Amino acid sequence: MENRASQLEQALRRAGVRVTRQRAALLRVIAGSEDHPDAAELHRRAEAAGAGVSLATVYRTLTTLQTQGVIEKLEFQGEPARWEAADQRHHDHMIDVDTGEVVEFINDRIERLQAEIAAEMGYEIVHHRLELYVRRRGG
Amino acid sequence: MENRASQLEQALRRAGVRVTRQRAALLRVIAGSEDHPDAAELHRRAEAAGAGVSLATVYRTLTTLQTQGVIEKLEFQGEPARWEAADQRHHDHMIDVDTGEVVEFINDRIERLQAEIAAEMGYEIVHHRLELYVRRRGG
DNA sequence: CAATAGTTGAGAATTAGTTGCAACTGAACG
DNA sequence: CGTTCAGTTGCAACTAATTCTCAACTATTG
Repeated sequence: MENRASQLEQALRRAGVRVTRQRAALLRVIAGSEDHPDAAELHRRAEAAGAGVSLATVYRTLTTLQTQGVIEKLEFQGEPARWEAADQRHHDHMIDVDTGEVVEFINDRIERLQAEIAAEMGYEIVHHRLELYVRRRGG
Repeated sequence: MENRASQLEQALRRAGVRVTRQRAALLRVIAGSEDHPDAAELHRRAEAAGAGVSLATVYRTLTTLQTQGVIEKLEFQGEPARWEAADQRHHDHMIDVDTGEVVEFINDRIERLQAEIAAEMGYEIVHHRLELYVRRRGG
C-alpha cells in the first residue's frame, strides 16, 4: 500500500503534478481501498487517517488523479460517483441490488462483440460501460 | 400518437392511476417523441403544446410512468436523466461522443453472455446497462 | 353532484459536485 | 537553506438536477 502510493507520487511528480500533503494522503487512502468508495467516503477515510483534507479538495484531487489516469470514475445508477484504482486490467461491474456490493468481472467475448457491433454500424468504441444489476440466486 | 396515448391512458386507469390533464399531456408528448429527451425538454415540449404543467409535476409523472412500466429512464454519464417510451423490445444504447446522438441496438448474443456470466458467479440479472460511447469511423 | 383520496403548483430543501478568492506551499532556483 | 511564484487549498457561496412540503385542487366512486 505504502509502496504503491509512493510509486504513484513519483509518477505524478514526473507528470508535473505537485504532490501535496492532501494528494499524498488521498493516494494512500485509495491505494489502501479494495472497494469502490465515493468522494464522501474517501473524505471520511482520509480524516480517519488524520489527514486534514477538505471535501472540495477531495473532489478536485479525484478529478486530477482521473486525468492522470491513476483512478477511474464509476457512475452507477442514481448513486454518487464512486472511484477505483486504475492499476488493473479493464473490467466491468456487477452490482448486487440487495447489498450494494460491487463485483468485478472480465469477459473477452463480450468485449469483442461490442467492437463488432460498433464496427457494423460504422463506429469505433471510445469507451463503454457495462453494468449487471444482479441478485443472488436461490436465496 | 394520439392513439397510442389514449391506449396508455386506459392502461393507467385500469391500474388505478388517475389520468389528470397533466399526465395526459405528458403521455401525448412522450408518445410523440422519437428521441430521448430529459425532464426539462419534456417540460418545454409540454408547454409548447399548450399544457400547463409544472416542472415538479413532470418529474413526478415521469417517476409514476416508469413505475407503471410505460417509460424507461436512461442515465448516461454526467448528463441529466433522459426518458424513452417502453413500448419497444429491450435494447441497448450507443452514444456518439461527438454529437450526443443516441443509437439503439439489440444483440442477443451479448444478452445471453451476460446471463451466463452472472449465472457462473451465482447471480441472476435483475437488469443491466450497456452503453457504447462511440465515434464515427474514418471521419 | 358530493365526498375524498390522490394530485398539483410554487417554492423551499436536498444532494452532489463546482467555483471564486485570499491565504498557503511544493519544487525549482540561487 | 531561504526566496520565489505558479499551483493548491479551505471555506463559503454557488449551481444543477431532482425531491419534498403543504395548501389548494380535481379525477373518480357512490
